[in-house]
Amino acid sequence: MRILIVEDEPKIAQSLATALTAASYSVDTVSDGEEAWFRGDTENFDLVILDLGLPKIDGLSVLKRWRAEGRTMPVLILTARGAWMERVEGIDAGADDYLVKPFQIEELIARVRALIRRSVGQGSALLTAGGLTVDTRQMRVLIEGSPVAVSPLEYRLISYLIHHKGRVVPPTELIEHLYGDDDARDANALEAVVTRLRKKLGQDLIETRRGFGYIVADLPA
Amino acid sequence: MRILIVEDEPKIAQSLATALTAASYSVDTVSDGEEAWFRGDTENFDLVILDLGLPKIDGLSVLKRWRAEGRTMPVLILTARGAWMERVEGIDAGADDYLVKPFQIEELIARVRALIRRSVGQGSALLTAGGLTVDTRQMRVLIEGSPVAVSPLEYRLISYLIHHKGRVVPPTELIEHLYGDDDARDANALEAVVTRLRKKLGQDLIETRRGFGYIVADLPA
DNA sequence: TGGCGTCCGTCAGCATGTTGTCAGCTTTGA
DNA sequence: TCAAAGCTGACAACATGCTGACGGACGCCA
Repeated sequence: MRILIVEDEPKIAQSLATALTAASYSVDTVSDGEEAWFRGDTENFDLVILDLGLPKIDGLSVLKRWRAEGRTMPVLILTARGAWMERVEGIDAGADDYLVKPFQIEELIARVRALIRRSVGQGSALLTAGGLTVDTRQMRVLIEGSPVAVSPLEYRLISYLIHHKGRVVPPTELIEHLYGDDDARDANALEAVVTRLRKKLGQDLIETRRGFGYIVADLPA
Repeated sequence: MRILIVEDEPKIAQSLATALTAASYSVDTVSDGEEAWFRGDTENFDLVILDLGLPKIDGLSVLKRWRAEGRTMPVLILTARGAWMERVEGIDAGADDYLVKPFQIEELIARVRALIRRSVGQGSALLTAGGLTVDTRQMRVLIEGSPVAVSPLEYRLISYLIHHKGRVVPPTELIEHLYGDDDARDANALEAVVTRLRKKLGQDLIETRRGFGYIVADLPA
């Protein structure tokens, strides 16, 4: 799960990043609104933590723009002090939750977990393509209705692909999703995972488009 | 990828053109709003870089007219100083991104890359001309509805041509698009690719305009 | 603490696909 | 008719992706 932290105060950003990384999220950090808008627009994050007081463009405007453009990832707003108006505006602008500074890190992690759980659960819990089913609630993979044991990494890979079924997903994007771009892995690591997955799921579910990436066909169940 | 630069300050226009050419885009430059409007209306650009302060017609008006006429190419606005109002108006008028002068060339290139990536991703997934269809989501080529296996380079070639259907594309532009001018290739390399493609797609889809380039006719499907 | 199993990145080797080059050919237009 | 432009089949070098083997890291349990 990738999280974007938008926070101009380096100390706060740093401590958030540390805590979330420890909670095994993959974290990117930006410090101004313009950059935030840009990154949120061009990359796929599973959650954004958004401070409102930012250089260049303020947080609320960034959020409004994302929503106007149809970006739907959950956004958790950080408001300074208990400024009630800000909270209301934030919710109006499309925020999913907010947290008042100063806050306990544990509290933040809990909210993050809840938001991600909610957004994952929001889409139907069952993703299917052909004979393959991914149950996102139980984190299980089924072939023709019977469960197949897959490792965590394998699960994240197949669930990402099936989430984007019918579209060729470039290896760079997969690597980014699986590992985050901090500790980049060799393309071969990905290939190895694909091989192991195919062995468990059947050869033809994940197709290779040589030179472009992988795709799970958008077949009716 | 073709980029139109609209900038009345020759020095800036020049340095943009140089940098973008180096980044292997094919660049056209105009210096007033009237000319910009005309070119953007009659030719296919993959991106427009638009300065707001222009002779004859100002940038915002040009942009609004394009949008009113249904032109959808991404537009990156250059605003002088951090004039907030200009930014807001620009976004309202249909700009996709903006950059405040003075800026780093690297920053600009990054934005350009992201905008083009985004627009390729969202543009309608199916490009058609006659019996030919290019599915940009699945990265597949179909003839009369049935898939044809093409190599990555072949795919990029036909998808570029069909993207610019109805227009003669000079070989230099194709070579630039396929290879970037870092490692330039012989014109013959391109001819070889065209030959292989024609063998797979049918002889008459890609027409040669001797002395000028290649064209895919703009036929109804 | 030590033994065991799982997970997963790395490596090397392999198969196959891809593509530039070359040489000779055909077409075109003046 | 001639030269330039473009086409094409063959080929070899290269790139891409797949896979089995290996071993380090980690968690689990006694």
